[in-house]
Amino acid sequence: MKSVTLKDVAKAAGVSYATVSRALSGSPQIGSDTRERVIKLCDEMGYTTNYVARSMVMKKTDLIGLVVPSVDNQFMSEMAYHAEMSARAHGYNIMLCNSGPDLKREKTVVKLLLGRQVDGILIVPQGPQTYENIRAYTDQVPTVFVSENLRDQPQSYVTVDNSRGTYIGTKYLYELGHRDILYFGRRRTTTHQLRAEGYMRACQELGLQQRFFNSEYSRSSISNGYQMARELFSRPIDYTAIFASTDSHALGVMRAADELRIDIPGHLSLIGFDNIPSAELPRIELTTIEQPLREMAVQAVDMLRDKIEHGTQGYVHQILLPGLVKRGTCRTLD
Amino acid sequence: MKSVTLKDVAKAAGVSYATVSRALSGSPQIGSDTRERVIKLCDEMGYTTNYVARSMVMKKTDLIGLVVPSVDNQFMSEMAYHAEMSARAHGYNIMLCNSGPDLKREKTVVKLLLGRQVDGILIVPQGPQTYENIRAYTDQVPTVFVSENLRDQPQSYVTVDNSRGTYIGTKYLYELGHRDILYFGRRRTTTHQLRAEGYMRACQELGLQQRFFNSEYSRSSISNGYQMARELFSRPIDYTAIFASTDSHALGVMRAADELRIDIPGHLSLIGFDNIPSAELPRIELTTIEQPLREMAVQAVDMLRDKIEHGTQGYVHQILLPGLVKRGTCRTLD
DNA sequence: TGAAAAATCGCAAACGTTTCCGCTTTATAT
DNA sequence: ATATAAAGCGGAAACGTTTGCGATTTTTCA
Repeated sequence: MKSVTLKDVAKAAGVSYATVSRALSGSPQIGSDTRERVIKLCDEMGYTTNYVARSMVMKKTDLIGLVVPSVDNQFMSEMAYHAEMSARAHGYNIMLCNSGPDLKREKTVVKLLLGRQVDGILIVPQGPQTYENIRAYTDQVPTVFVSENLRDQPQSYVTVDNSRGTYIGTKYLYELGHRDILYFGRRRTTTHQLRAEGYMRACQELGLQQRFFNSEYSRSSISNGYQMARELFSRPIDYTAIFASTDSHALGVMRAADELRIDIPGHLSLIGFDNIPSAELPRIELTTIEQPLREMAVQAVDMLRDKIEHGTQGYVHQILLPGLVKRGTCRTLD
Repeated sequence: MKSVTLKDVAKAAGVSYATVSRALSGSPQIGSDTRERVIKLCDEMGYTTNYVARSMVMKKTDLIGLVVPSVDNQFMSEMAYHAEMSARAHGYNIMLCNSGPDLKREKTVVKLLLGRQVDGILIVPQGPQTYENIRAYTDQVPTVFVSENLRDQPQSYVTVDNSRGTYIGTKYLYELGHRDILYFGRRRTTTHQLRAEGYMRACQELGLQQRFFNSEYSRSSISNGYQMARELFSRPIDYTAIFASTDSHALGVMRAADELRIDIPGHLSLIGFDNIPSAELPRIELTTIEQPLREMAVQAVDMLRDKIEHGTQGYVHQILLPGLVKRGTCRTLD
């Protein structure tokens, strides 16, 4: 288990260990013949540089902390995937932390990451409170928020234009002939306020009546969407389409509708938001609004790298455009 | 960005920094009054111990490397979730690496983790070649393999009894009245050899004819399953049930069947393997064999911790039991 | 050929901790 | 009261690396 160090290689090569270090790091102040010899020896002896010792003196760990509410969630696991790939391509490694379920844990996790001396933090907030929750730490280490819109807070974040997403979604339903569209789901977090706003704006422009349905303590899960939908369907259905604030909620609606033999899209059209992988499954074929997840992740690590490597001081709000993914849960009305 | 160190606190408290260290670490050789005073001061000054410096001297990073082919995969993201939770509960943090798509990258990633001085490695292999691929490193750091059955290789791993899974699955189909069961999918990796074996064993016991369908270069994805299924369905269907080697494959079969108006479960029963989250979605309701994912992850980190903390030298093969999850894609035949 | 310039390399400090060892002070027992 | 033990604390080494600086050697150019 004992690993070979610089000193070992130095002794074997008959040079000082400073020389070995320089040989590996590509320093110009070293002879090309000794460099070759040393590098060959490093190979033979199986030397690998000890990153923790190196971080010690370099004051840089090449580590990025990634904190997400929970990776077992298609949205965040895709996020994590692209973030890790992009980070590693630039020489960084990812330290993964689940911050769920409460704010206390989120704070703990961020503090922990600080102790680990990460060069930067990429965080998918639990909600709008996250900003305040970890504010004490965001000036100690470069941080960028992902997915949640922080409005005009002085912090870098990358998100999608949620408002525009619901806007184009309801416009699409309108073009299909729908005039009674129900907005279903969460409205409390900033993200969901914006989504609701997009719906409202479209309704105003198109002269549609705004109709909402949600419960106070809604979480974005299938089972929660299902429960809400059961309640919704216990009343008369005087609308032709549902705009679910989330794909998970949409799937919950679908389950409830199937149970009650409400035909989707026959009797009721359904559109979601997020385009999680489940949305394109056979039999599901959920029409939805897509978040450019990969691009969000890549942009986020780029922004973070910029802060880390160039010490960029300001903040930037990057808002990407959502897209409409037409599948099978919306039908034309005539 | 300058953080406060032990030395800073020591100066403020008027003690040596050894004393501060002892106060924090709960060493007995320190007065309780000074301890209190120092701890209070640490709080006020916002001191957090620098883990990289600490790892330096402790020769222990409290870091576990988690390498998976790709986290954006429901199986592995769930794995990652439980592993991270369990690890953190015991004071470890997770360094996440995607090893896909090829073996070279897998090797690179493991080497990188070694340089990071992780205390142990948790690896979901890309396939049976992984063992050989990283063998040079597995004796340098405690390692446990997850999910892949390494047969009698001298390495610790935790997996599920794949053979038993398909065994109980085909028996279940038999009890439902099925006599012509087609085994669909991969057979090349160890895991899938075992799954095929379980099917074969059940067929022998029950006096059923063994029937296989697979293509040489099959990957476990929905689209791949779909392509294979299209080919399969271009020939006469002289079986009443399909046992798909993977839920993803099963979903591909489902897509193809839906397109060709082959009713599942009306005309054809379908059972999968893995119980990925998508399997329980509305309209999908896939009957399948469940891998106890959470338990696998927890057991894996427990095994790893044992190796790390007690220097356990041997290896253990932990094989967990799969379960049958009855849902809607299998019907009784009469 | 000789002096200055350039190239090559070693020494040692530094990064922030933990812990062994020894010194001083206080408590305990005779 | 004295000797002994125990407790509390500081000094310093160690972990493995990078890098500034000085020392030595080689090259360059007049």
